[in-house]
This record gives sequence, structure tokens and C-alpha cells, in this order.
Amino acid sequence: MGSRIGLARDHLVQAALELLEEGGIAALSTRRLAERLHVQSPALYWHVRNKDELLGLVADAICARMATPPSGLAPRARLERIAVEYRRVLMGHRDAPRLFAEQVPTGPCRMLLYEAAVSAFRDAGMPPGEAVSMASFFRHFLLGMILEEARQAHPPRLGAPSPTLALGIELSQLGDAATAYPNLREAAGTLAALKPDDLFRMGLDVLLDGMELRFLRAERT
Amino acid sequence: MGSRIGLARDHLVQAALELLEEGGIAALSTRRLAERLHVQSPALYWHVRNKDELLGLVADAICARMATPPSGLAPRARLERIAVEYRRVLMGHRDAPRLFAEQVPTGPCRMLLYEAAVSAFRDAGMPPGEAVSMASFFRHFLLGMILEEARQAHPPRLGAPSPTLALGIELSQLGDAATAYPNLREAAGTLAALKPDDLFRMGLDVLLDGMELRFLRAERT
DNA sequence: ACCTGAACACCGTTCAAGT
DNA sequence: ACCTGAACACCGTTCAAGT
Repeated sequence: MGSRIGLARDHLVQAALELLEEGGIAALSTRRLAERLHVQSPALYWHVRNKDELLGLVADAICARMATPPSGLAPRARLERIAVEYRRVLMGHRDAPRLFAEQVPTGPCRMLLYEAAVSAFRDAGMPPGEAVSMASFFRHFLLGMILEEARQAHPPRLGAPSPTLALGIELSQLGDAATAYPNLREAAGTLAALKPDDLFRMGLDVLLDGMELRFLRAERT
Repeated sequence: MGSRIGLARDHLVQAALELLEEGGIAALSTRRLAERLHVQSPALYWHVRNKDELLGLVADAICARMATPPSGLAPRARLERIAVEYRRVLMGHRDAPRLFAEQVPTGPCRMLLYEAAVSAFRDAGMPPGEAVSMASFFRHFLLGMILEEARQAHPPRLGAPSPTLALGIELSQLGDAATAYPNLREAAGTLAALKPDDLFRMGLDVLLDGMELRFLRAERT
């Protein structure tokens, strides 16, 4: 019956979340998950179609930890709350940014979040199709920033968490080839001073400003 | 000697590119690559540290197909040219968007492209650190749009390339649960009418408008 | 309804040994 | 300098069979 199956699936997802937290996305294999549940790995396939569906469920479970924005807020404020919450939760779970970027948001919770973003753009006066497009841009932009921040915070090789590691590029390892990239070289020093919070705020403002501007222009016609 | 090794590596990368084109990123395994080169798979590890380095080289080889923007253009026009070229080339190679999104841009060609973007922001009057941040936002935003467009164009299950497939979400499979997502539902029809070219242009304009606005504001102080 | 056993068809990588 | 042979430690998934 439906309730039993739901419980078993939740159990599965819970164990998968633990695996993710402990060893990252690479450690989240069907075989390891089965082992943790004291079961043979083929047993998983009764509860879940395949690994992809499992990852989707895990992503949705993480998404469930995000607070939905108060409905009284203005559209832009609502989008900002969504953004901050998105970042807070994703940065709080190991490899969650990668999981969200790789996985298409089909789960109910992620869809609801998407719907909330679209509704904000609709309330700002945009037509339906445009609102969905904007929500898509918004989502990808947030994921990009958060993915980058996560890479910075948890460098793959943690032997040297070099402070000059910047925005996806190891500026320190440029070496003598740095002459080919004068502008990157020039920024190497100042980049370490930028705080992640400020960077996120800056990107968010830039994008929302651009979106607002477009809306104002459309309104004037 | 260096030249020999360079040739062998190029040979490797060339074969990897073919594999990618034929079967996508999933088909690009070290063992298949070795087979194509009529060699045992451990042989690859003399030419390349590991698979990650190989993927980085493949990405850089794809990047090499992009034209660098004419240096005479104004900053914004240069960024637009970069964006259009980025999209053109990535959409032209199977799974290239995914490859670029997953792989940190460490190759010389990708670094040069990054450098070009940073230089445009510098020429627009931004300080070094901010220019690099903007280039990072710019890159991630482009990748997001292109990734989405690629998902639309080459749906994973090509059994039903349903026209209502939209922005990462199968609107058609909402079914009766659609009542929970009224705004998504509302947009389902109009989304199919949006042309990819226009969508890309719109997103690009929105972001660059936002960036321009920020710069104008900073200039006034 | 839920799980096991056995198997299939793969992976990336290492390392001593060959030439 | 460049490659092979053999091995290690894994993968996701299927399918008949058990209970």
C-alpha cells in the first residue's frame, strides 16, 4: 500500500542524505547505500526506478529545509529571500550545489520553489512566459554563484587552500604564464579581500536590477 | 622531448573529441578511448595525469574553436560577441555545455577567454576584483542559459520531444498536480512560442543591463 | 510485497614488467 | 620513452528465484 512504500522511500532518502554528508556526491553509490541499509543493492530497485530518481528525491529532501518567503513581501524582496534561503541551505549540505545543478528540478518541493519565483515575477507585472524564463535565469544564476562559492570554500585538493584561489581559477598556479593574463594577475591580490556574503549580494543586486530595468521599460510602452 | 609528447596528447584529445561527439559525455571513458587508439587503457596515463586532466584538455580544444572578439569594439559589444560565440560553439558540440559547466576553466584557451571578459569589464571602468567577479557571474550565467537550451534541444528521453517541455521542467507531466503550480501551468502554452535565440538575447540583455547600471551608479559617486 | 543470488557489462587507476 | 599484463577496487542494473 502507498503509505508503506512512502515510509521505505523516506528511509532510503534519509540514508542517502547521510552518505552525501559524510563522503560527498562521489560516496553516494547505490551499493554503498544498500550496505548502509543492510540490504543487497538490487533491493533498492523495488523502491526507486534508478539512481537518478534517488538523486532527485535527495535534492527535494534538501529543498524541503528551505523556508518559503512570507507572502506579504513585495516581489523583489521575495526573490531576495528565496535567494538567501537557497544559498543558506545549499551551502549547509555537502555537495548540495552540485547535486542541484546536475539534477533537473522535478521534485514537488523544488517545483514549488520554482513556482514561488515565477509568481514573484508575475506579480511584478511580467507576462507568463517571460516570468518563467526569468525564474529560469534566476535559478541558474544563483546556482552558478553558489557552485563557485562552494568550490572556493571546499577546494578539491585541500592540501593547499591557497588564499589566491579565485573564482574557479588557481591564480597562484599561473606562474610565469601570468603575462598572458594581465587582468587576472592584477586582480589576484584584491580578490582574497572580497567576502562571500558581499559577493553574493552584489551578484544578486546586479541581476535583479537588470530584471527590474527590463520590466520598467516594458511598462512604459 | 616536449614536441613528441605534445603530438601524442593532441592525438588523445582528438580521439576523445570524436568519442564525445558520437556518444556524449557518458561514452567518453578512458577504456573506450584506449580502445579507439588501439592501446591498453593504462597507456593513457603516461600522457595524462588522470581523466579529469583529459576532460580539461578536451574542453580547451573546444574552446579553441571560438573566435576572439575584435579588440576595437566597446566593452559591452565585446561581451556580447563573447557570449554569442560561446553559445554558438557549445551548442555545436555534443554535451559541451555540460563539460564546460563541470570542468573548472584551467586550460590556456579558456583562461584567455576569461581574461578577455575581465578586460572588457576593466575597460568599462570597474576595479580589478570587481571585474573578475563580474566575469565569473557572466560565465556562470551564460553556462546556465546554454545548459538549459541544450537540455531543451536534446531531451534525455528522446521518445517524446514534447513541445511543452520547458526550462528544465516537464510541464506536460504535471498532470492533476498542476493546481499546486498555477503560474507554471499558466505559462505552459506560451513557452513553446519563445525562440531560443530570443531567449538568449533577452537573458544577455538583462544581465548586461544590470552590470551597466551598477557601473553607472559607481561612477556617479 | 519485498528481498536475495548470481550475473552482466562496465568503470578509473596502480604498478611491475617489458621493449 | 612509451606501452602491456595483471590486478584492485569499485560501479548501475537486470532478472529469475525465494519468502
